[in-house]
Amino acid sequence: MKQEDFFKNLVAHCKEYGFIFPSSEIYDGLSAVYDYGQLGVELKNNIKQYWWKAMVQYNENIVGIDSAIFMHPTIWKASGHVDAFNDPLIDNKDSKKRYRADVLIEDYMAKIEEKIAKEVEKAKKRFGEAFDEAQFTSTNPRVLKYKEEFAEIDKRYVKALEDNNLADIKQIILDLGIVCPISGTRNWTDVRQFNLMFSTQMGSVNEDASTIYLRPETAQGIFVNFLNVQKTGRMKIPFGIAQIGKAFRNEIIARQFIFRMREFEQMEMQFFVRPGTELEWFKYWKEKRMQWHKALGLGEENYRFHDHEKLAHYANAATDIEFNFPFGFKEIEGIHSRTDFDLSAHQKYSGKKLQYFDYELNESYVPYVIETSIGLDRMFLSIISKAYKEEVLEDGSERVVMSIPAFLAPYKFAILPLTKKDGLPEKAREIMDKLKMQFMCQYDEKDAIGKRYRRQDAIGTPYCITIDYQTLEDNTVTIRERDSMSQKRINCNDIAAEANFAF
RNA sequence: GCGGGAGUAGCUCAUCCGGUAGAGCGACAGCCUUCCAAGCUGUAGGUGGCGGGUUCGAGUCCCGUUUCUCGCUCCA
Repeated sequence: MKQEDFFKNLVAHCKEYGFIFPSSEIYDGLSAVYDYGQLGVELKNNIKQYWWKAMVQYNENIVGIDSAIFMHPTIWKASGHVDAFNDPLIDNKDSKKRYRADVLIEDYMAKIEEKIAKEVEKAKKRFGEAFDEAQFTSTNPRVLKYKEEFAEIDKRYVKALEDNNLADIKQIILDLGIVCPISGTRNWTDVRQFNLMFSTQMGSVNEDASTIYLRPETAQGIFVNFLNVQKTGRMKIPFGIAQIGKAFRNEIIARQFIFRMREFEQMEMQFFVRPGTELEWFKYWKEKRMQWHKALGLGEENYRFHDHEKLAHYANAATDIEFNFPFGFKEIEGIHSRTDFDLSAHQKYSGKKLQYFDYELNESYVPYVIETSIGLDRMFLSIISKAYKEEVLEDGSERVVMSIPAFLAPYKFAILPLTKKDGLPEKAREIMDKLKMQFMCQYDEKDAIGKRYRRQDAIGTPYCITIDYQTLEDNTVTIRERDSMSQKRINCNDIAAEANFAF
């Protein structure tokens, strides 16, 4: 099957069986937003729990928090999100190419500077030893003209940026006669603003309301609580703070199902270390996180590292763990050495000291940070895309099976009375009532037994428990395993032990 | 944002040159059935994405709009 068809089938399957629905579907949908259905939410919760246990429960020096999505607006100034991600964009209608309007203007200004430099170069040759650059650039009429032009553009451009005057930015491009390098035309669209962050109002009275942002990453909620957690939890460096939560980004193009959504969920851990040791810890977490992924059993060949050449404004080392999605290897988790960028920035903007007193060194410092940040939705997608299989069985019949790792599966057991009479349903209910206190179970008595097995295969239930007439006599049931379809007879009381989920 | 494709039942899709919309699967109720789908009976479910135009008559032709999707641009 072609990858494209496979992916299409997977998406259709997710909708049909209640894993993922397009948002607001009865109103024609909402671009790049999805809802998790009754099965999706179970799988998602199980993934969260799996991660939380690996990070928080199994590491004595890591604790978790749940910070609010709303935060003080200055936080996003400090983090660099306000300034770094609001680019004015413009399209050339002929070449269909998109540019950053500010870059176009800055390139043009750079050209003027080049011209000045060339004049100086020429003059240098002409005057030789006697050349006085300062005098030349302040008197030569051609240079003066360039300088004047430069200053004029600069003044107007800076003002336009400050006022966020998109119309004037376009006008500058038109006035300067800037052409598209590809088409060579001046056929430009209006300048539009790209904003990474969603903004909203806080304050019920309009006039008093102030703009606040929906967080574009959960990390900042950890950083601003660094001291709270450190002091109240008596945490000693190195230690980590973990968090699972929603984040929001206004993607220019959001696509590929739940891979890139405008509203998504992150599982992040910020690990605070002594300055100078950050690259050791970076290496530690890089390996540790990769092991975690590989332990899931989706196939080790489906993971690889992708080290960053170009680093973000806050990092001094960064790598991605990439997963082999149906549309190729893409980032599923990022591990970043964020230096002391965030804590220092918050220290500066808040005026509060965000430092740690290290008794071993007998000194205070701003800790360095290693971040592990995994996309929960991407994790979800990686699991279902490897779990989804369309199989042809030996007898030529077909089945769709979701080989979700048993401990993550939405339902652990399906309870199936072989027929729905002669007391079998009653016995089945009895077993169901016991198991459901501990496991998510589904009861089904409709249709032939084979059909019910297939239904459970399609939603990834690892074990089917079938109650027959023998059950009434000796309290044994048939347990049927999803992937192998093998069956065996066991005592009712051994069901949980037999399934033996690798939690 | 630009360009291509598409929106008909819960799902997958038909409906030929314009004549009051159909199948398979699925769902539900019942029958039959002692362990791997497609046995029988019945039922529910559609203002054909939305708006307008042409026509005696539009799911079908035309225009607009919206949503999805693929490619390009962008991606901390």
